Amino acid sequence: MTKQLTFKNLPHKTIERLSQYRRALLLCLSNGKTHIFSHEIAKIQHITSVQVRRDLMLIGYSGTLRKGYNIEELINLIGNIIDSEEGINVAIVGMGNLGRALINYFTGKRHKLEIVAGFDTNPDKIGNRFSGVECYSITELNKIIKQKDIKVGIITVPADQTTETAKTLVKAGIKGILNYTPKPIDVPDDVYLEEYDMITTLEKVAFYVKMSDE
Amino acid sequence: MTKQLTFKNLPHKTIERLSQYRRALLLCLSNGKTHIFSHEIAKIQHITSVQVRRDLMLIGYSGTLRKGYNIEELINLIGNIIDSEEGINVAIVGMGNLGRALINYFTGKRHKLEIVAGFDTNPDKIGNRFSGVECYSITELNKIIKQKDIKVGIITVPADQTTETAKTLVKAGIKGILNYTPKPIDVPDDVYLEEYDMITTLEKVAFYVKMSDE
DNA sequence: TTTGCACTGTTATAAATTTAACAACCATAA
DNA sequence: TTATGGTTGTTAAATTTATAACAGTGCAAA
Ligand SMILES: NC(=O)c1ccc[n+]([C@@H]2O[C@H](COP(=O)([O-])OP(=O)(O)OC[C@H]3O[C@@H](n4cnc5c(N)ncnc54)[C@H](O)[C@@H]3O)[C@@H](O)[C@H]2O)c1
Ligand SMILES: NC(=O)c1ccc[n+]([C@@H]2O[C@H](COP(=O)([O-])OP(=O)(O)OC[C@H]3O[C@@H](n4cnc5c(N)ncnc54)[C@H](O)[C@@H]3O)[C@@H](O)[C@H]2O)c1
Repeated sequence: MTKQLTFKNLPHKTIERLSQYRRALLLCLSNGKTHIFSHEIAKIQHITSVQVRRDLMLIGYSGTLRKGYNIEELINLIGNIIDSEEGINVAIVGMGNLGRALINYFTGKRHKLEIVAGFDTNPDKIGNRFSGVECYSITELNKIIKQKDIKVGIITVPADQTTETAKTLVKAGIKGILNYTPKPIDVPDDVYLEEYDMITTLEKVAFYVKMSDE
Repeated sequence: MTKQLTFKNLPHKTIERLSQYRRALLLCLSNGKTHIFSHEIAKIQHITSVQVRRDLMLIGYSGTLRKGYNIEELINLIGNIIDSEEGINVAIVGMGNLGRALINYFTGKRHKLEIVAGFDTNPDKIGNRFSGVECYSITELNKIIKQKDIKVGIITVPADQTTETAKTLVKAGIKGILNYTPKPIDVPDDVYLEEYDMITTLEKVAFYVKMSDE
């Protein structure tokens, strides 16, 4: 009897790396490569080959000795683990500079994850399409979220609109939020939240640059 | 004799949180608040109050019992630690959708960290200003980096230009890079690197949303 | 004045994550 | 045929990070 792999308790960091591995593997595949060694993946991701092998062990994937890992197989396996079979629909609230940049970047990149609606308050934006994504009025949010079975929301509204936007999304039944505004939000326990602020990252870079000077 | 605090070996995570604390504290200060408790900071950042107190202990800050921490003092102390005294100049390469969104967001937000130049290859962009930041030709990169003493570079060029852009920045003597393209780069050991891809974050959110369903 | 309460600061412990160590494997070359 | 080298898979150890436990403190209410 083989060990049951549930993937439920994969380390959070491993989940992140699986996404990164897939991104790298897709690129390799498009370059005509069919197999790859753990140390090659490691080099791309700036980590050690042990870590790569350990992650792959955790998801139960075995490579071929001396040939490495089959890129296509591995991409598919990672997909089986991190993607949702039926796909997950995403909405983005705030079709400003950042929102449009994200839509333009993301759209069409992943099969099982799709931005299917944008929302804004600005009448000039409502009714238009941006990189193929239709922009609706914020007043229709609740309706559209349910209609299109949207599970994840990305927040890119002005900072002072963040709290209200988060509330609206939660009330509409969203299950995951990615908040790009610099205003942290509160969500119920059953909503998964990630927040990102570029300033923190930039300050971190600046800190270690300063340190290396001293 | 008091313990010498060097800040050189603060945990990486603490550095990130200090930046986040400051962001939150600045907001509180602008709302007229003068003091704050560890559990209040913790709530904002979705962490525990122990962690906040531990971080502040590491930087040697003491609050007033039953009154909490003096917000202004703490902001200044965090600044003394993570900011560079003389300030650090930043350049952004690729003045497209994302690059302009980042500039517009960041400019004027921090005293000791300033985006002082943008670079692009598109003649329509070169010579213009975006949110006050002048866009130069990529051919002038080396000269301007040295002239303006730029230490950190942000990369927001198309993915297939990433490697070349990174090389150019490194050759110009940059000490830190923040790469927003989905193409990982290699840098020498003395250059500090951070990479961020929104797809990884979004896939992580989607994964945990899927998991909560099962 | 005294007691309890709500904080802080710090040390001890636990959990998460990374790295090291090494056996097993097998293609290739001697 | 036999050693060699380079790779995987896995367990063990180390490191990093977060949490728990608790003593110390001083305000406020009794
Ligand atoms: N995390 C990061 O790295 C990062 C980078 C840049 C910007 N930001 C933040 O992202 C947010 C957006 O930045 P931007 O440059 O795109 O700003 P922007 O002003 O260009 O866009 C904001 C958009 O939100 C719309 N909007 C306003 N109120 C709304 C509401 N209540 N509901 C729905 N839509 C609403 C506006 O009409 C506009 O289209 C800001 O909060 C900014 O601070 C974050
Ligand atoms: N990390 C993220 O979350 C995220 C989000 C969105 C986009 N992106 C990535 O960021 C990058 C930029 O995205 P965008 O939407 O702004 O694209 P864009 O096409 O709008 O902008 C790219 C800019 O780079 C300029 N450019 C091209 N080649 C150059 C070179 N060699 N040197 C200097 N400038 C050059 C172009 O003229 C253009 O102005 C892309 O790689 C994209 O994949 C990342």
